[in-house]
Amino acid sequence: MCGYADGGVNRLLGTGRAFTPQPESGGVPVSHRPTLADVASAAGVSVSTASLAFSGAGPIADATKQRVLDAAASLGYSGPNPLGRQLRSGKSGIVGVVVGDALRRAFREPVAVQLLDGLVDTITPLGLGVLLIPGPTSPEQPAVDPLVESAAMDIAVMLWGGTLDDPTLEALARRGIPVVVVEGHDLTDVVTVGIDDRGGMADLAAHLRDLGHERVATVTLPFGPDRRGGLADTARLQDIAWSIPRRRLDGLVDAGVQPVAVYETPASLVEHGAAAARALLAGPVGSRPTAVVAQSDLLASGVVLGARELGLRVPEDVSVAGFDGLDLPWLAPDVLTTVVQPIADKGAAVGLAVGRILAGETPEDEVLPVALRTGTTTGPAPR
Amino acid sequence: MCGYADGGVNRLLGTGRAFTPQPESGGVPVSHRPTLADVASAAGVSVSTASLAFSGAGPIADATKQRVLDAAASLGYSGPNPLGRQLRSGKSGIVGVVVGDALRRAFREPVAVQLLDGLVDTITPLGLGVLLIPGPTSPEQPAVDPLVESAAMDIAVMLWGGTLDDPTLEALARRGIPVVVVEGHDLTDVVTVGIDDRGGMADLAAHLRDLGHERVATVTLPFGPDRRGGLADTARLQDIAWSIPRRRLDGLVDAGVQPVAVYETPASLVEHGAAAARALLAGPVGSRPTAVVAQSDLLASGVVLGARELGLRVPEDVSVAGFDGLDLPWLAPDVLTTVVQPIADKGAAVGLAVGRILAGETPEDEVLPVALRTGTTTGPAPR
DNA sequence: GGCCCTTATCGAATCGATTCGAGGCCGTCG
DNA sequence: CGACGGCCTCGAATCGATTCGATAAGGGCC
Repeated sequence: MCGYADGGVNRLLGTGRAFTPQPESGGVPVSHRPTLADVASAAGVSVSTASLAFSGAGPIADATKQRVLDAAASLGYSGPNPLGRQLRSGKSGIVGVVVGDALRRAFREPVAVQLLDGLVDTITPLGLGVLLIPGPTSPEQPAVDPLVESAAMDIAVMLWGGTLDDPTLEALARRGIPVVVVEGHDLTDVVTVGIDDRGGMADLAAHLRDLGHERVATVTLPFGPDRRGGLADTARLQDIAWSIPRRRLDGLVDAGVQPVAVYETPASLVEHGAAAARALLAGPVGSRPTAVVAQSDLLASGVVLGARELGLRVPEDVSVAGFDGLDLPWLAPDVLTTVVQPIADKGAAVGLAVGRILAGETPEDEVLPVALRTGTTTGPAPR
Repeated sequence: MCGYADGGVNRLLGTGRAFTPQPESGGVPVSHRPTLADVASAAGVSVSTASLAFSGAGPIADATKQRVLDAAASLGYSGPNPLGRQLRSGKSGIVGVVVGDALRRAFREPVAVQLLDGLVDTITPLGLGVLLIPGPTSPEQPAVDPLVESAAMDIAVMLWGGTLDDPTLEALARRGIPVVVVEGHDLTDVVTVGIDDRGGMADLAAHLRDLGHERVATVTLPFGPDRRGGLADTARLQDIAWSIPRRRLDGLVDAGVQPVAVYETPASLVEHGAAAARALLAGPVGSRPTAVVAQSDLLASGVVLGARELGLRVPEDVSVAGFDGLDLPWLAPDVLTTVVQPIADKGAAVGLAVGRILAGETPEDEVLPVALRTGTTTGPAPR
């Protein structure tokens, strides 16, 4: 209930310093790391004037400023201590970025990495830095990372959605930390940045329909934190917790494509795509799907590899399409048919929203457009 | 020279708060975010007692503690402000992790990601968090990120080496921030964690030699920040700035393998490996190398793909080996011959070193062992 | 009953910087 | 010559918590 019992944060922090302040009678350089006060007294000015020399926030004579800077140099003072500055300003300059998984998995997803890159590029000029906050490492234990409870941050960004009852989201709300959610859905008190998943997927489905495909299977992203893998029956389709697989499925249906099979994967990885291909494409030619739509490019490339393994030609025997628009060098010379999303722009949009929230504005939710890219992995339905 | 002119950090931070503190004559709940003092007065105890209720660092009666916690709950106080705590303790609980490149590139490297993951796993229980600090984005401009100059951090970790004159390393030294360098070399005042590149590569070279290979080419990681791509002549071999390509080259020679060609890549990516294969393996069978050793698995898998593109069979026509020991699902069913390094252990070792330094100890440099894994991509030299 | 020790609480100092309003000095203008 | 204004500099308050030493209350033991 309270969550205040020392959750480890104090292991290294709370022990204080064993440092004993020596009386220091003379003007001799002190033994601890110099502070602004030391610099000021060495330069023969007041602390406030010394502060001005560094911050530039106020009138100061050039000669005085130089004297302070010289004193700082001779004392080995390397600028104002960020901790003091932060307490005073009430801002830490830190953007907490919550990734939805352990890093090693979350960052195998190029989309997440590129998004993060775009975000960093945008907020660096604002003087902000990114604190990485891993999501729940084990699927069973939805505990929030201790950093969510007690790290200093001015705002948080959640990569990959999150539902309204997400414990991380709740903890952040309790702390009064504003949040930007990437690909969220139905969230209140939170700014959302996303793409037009549904429309993009509908375009892709229409493309396949126009090519004459009538038996289309689909390979989805995880439905929720339980991350199952395998064919999903009707019941399972009811409990899709995360919004991206939901919206991308809906897009298919929007274009009149009712998938003959839905294969759920535990993660967006090549190997799971290959497993899906083995499960979906093993049947005889008459009943086998003529096209497979994957909800990510990594899954799609796994499907391509799996299909080849089964001796099927792409796209002559089976068409394969993905979603994201990544570069997939190991598929060369093939080019995946996919829906290209503007990942770097999305990161920038998130960064922009972060900046505006911190500036006191309340930006609108944003939905970025996507574009169908037809490659060489889709073709007319066989016969 | 000074670097103190506001480098952007103040864009959002230094503006202070436009908040005007209302006089507040009664005991009415105040309008700003409640502080420990508010909680204390609401609970009818002193601030110090209230502090004890949260930190547990001292004797406190259960009833009192409960009263404080209740008051906190009714005021919406969600725990001590980390900024105040940090200033007092002098610790930020932040580990700055300097990646050697823009994130989107650095994190295409699975080794970096897994290492980071291992590091995070290790330091999370210590109450520490990772602040991401991108390296120089453009190769021309070796400016250090503003975060290096002025972000709060207790210690920094540099992924991927860095030389003694690295401006980032200099800036951190000036600030008095301790540093752990991954795969560094010849560095003073810094703890280094690395692997036995040279020995591992020597083992691999011996393996190829034993298979009868006499014409061995090698594909290397970037030599330095200029990141050229192409065949390296003798002159170019002199200015290898970064230590990993250097040591891995040396390892080959240690085992008596003098490479017939050295192809330098601008980054450890599949596509550069493929390009290397096209450059190295295009010649006639008599002069063509019979084996290619890449300095990373991503490069090696590019070489395999490039070789196949040229119509060469692996390993019948050409043997290919890598370094790192990654899972490469898209190479299946082939298994790359490679040198396996304990990446997660390396991350844990870095985390451990971080913890010990913060605890006041001075850990030794560490060199982790590697192991040769022979797969299906190397075989006897053709005839 | 007095003394001592333990336990609980409090007051005040401290961490390192920023910022606001006050005041000093000097030059200029009337 | 006096008043006014501009430019610098300074002192003091403040941000929000932790912690040390002092104090008081309560209980056990002789």
